[in-house]
Amino acid sequence: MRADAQRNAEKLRAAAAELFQERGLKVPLKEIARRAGVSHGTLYNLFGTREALIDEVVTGLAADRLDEAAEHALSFEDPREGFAYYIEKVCELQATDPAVADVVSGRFPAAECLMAICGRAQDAATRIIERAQLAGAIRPDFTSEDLLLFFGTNALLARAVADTAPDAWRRQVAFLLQGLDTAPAQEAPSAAPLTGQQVYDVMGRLAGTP
Amino acid sequence: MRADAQRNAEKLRAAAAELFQERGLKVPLKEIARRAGVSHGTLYNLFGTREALIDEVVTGLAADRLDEAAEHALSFEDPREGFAYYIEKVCELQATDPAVADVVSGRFPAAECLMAICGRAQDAATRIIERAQLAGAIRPDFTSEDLLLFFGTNALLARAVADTAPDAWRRQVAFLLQGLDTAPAQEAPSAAPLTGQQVYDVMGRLAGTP
DNA sequence: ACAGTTCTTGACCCTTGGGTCAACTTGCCT
DNA sequence: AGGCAAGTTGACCCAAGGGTCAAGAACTGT
Repeated sequence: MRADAQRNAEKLRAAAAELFQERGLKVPLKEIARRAGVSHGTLYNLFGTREALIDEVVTGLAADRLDEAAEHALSFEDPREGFAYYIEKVCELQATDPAVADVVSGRFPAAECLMAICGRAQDAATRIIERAQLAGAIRPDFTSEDLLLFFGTNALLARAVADTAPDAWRRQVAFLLQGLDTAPAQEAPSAAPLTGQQVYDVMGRLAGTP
Repeated sequence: MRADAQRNAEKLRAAAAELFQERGLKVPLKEIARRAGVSHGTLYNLFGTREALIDEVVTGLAADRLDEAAEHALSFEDPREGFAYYIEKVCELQATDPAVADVVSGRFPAAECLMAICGRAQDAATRIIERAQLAGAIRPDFTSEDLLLFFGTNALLARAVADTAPDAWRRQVAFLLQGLDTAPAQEAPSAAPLTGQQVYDVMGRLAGTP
C-alpha cells in the first residue's frame, strides 16, 4: 500500500471514529469522507463497505470500556451490586456515546470485530446475571437475551432524550432493576421525572427524525 | 365537492387505514395512493398532508380501543390490577397494530385529532396511576410521563419482535410491572425467554430497516 | 527523472420518498 | 347537449444516501 493511501486510510479512520461517537455507526459515509478531507470514492476504494470501516475503529471505540465495565461488575463482593452496576454502566455508556449504543445493539452483522465485541459483552452479561441469580439476588428467569433487548431499547431511548433530558433513561433503568431484584430496596430513581413538554420532544425523536 | 372526488377520498381513507394498520403511520403516501387505485397527485389534492389524512382515519383506528382500555382499567375493583391491566393492554394494542403504536407514541404533532387522542390517553393514564398510588399499590414517584416513555420504547420493541417472537415485549412489561409494584408477587413472565438467534434477528430490526 | 503502477477524484447512476403543476378528463348545471 | 368548473393524472422537481468508474494525479523503484 502506497504511503499516501496509508495516510488517507488513517485520516478516514480518525474521521470515522469521531463521527461514530458523535452520531452513531450509521452516519453517511460521504460525510466521513468529507470530514477526512478526501473524496468518498477513496473511502470506498480503501474500505469497500461501512462494515469494514467499523471493524477497524470499533475496538478502540467501545471494546475497552465494555470489557472494563464487565470486569468491574464481577469484582464487586455483592453480586447484586455488581449486576446493578453493570446495567447502569452499560446504559450510561450508551447514553454518552452513540457509537457504543450501536455496538451493543449489534446491528451490522457483517462487521466481524463488532460482532465479536457483542459476543464478549453477552458472555459477560451471562456471567454477571448467573452470579446474581446463584446468590438469589435477582429473579431466576431473567436471561442475557432479555438484557440485550433492554439495552437495545435503551440505546434508542438514550439517543432520543439526549438533547432534552439526558438522564431520563436512568429512571427506566431504576424501574427495571427494581423489577428484577428479589428484595427491592425501593430507592428513588436517580433522575427527576420528565415534564410534559420534555416527553413531547422526546417522543418526536424516538424513531422519528434520526 | 364533486361525487367522484368524494369517492376517491373514501378510497384513500380506506387504503390509508389498511396500510396504517399494517405498517404504521409513516407508510409512503404514494403507496397509499397506489392501493387506493388513484394517482398520488389526487391524494395531495384531496388531503394535502399526511397529517390531514391521519386525522381523518385515526379516530376509527385507535381512539375507541384506547379509550376502552382506560375505561376498563378504571372499572377494576383493585387499583393495582387496573393499573397492570392498562399497561399490558396498551402494549398489546401497540404490538398487534402498528397504527396504534404510532398513535400512542404521538409523533406527527400537526395531526390534531391524533394529538387529542394522545392527550386523552395521557389523562387516562394519569388517573389510573394516581388511583394505584393512592392505594399504595405502586411506587409514588412513577409518573404518566414515565409511562409514555415506556410506551414509546415498547412501540419500537413490539415492532422489532413482531416477526420473530411476537410476545417478547410481554417479558419487558412484566419486569416493569414488577419494578413498580410495592408488593411484587414475583410471577413468571407470560412469555418464553428468547433464544440467541431471536435476539440477533430482533436487534437488526430495532431501529434498523423500518 | 521518468515509466509504470497505484491511488484519487468527482461526475455520474441508482433508489426512496416528498412534493408540484400543466395538460387532460370528467361530472354537473343549465 | 354543451360548456365550464372541478378533479385527475403522471411526468417532473427536489434531497439524501449508497455505490461505480473513466480519467487524471501522484507516488516510487530503477
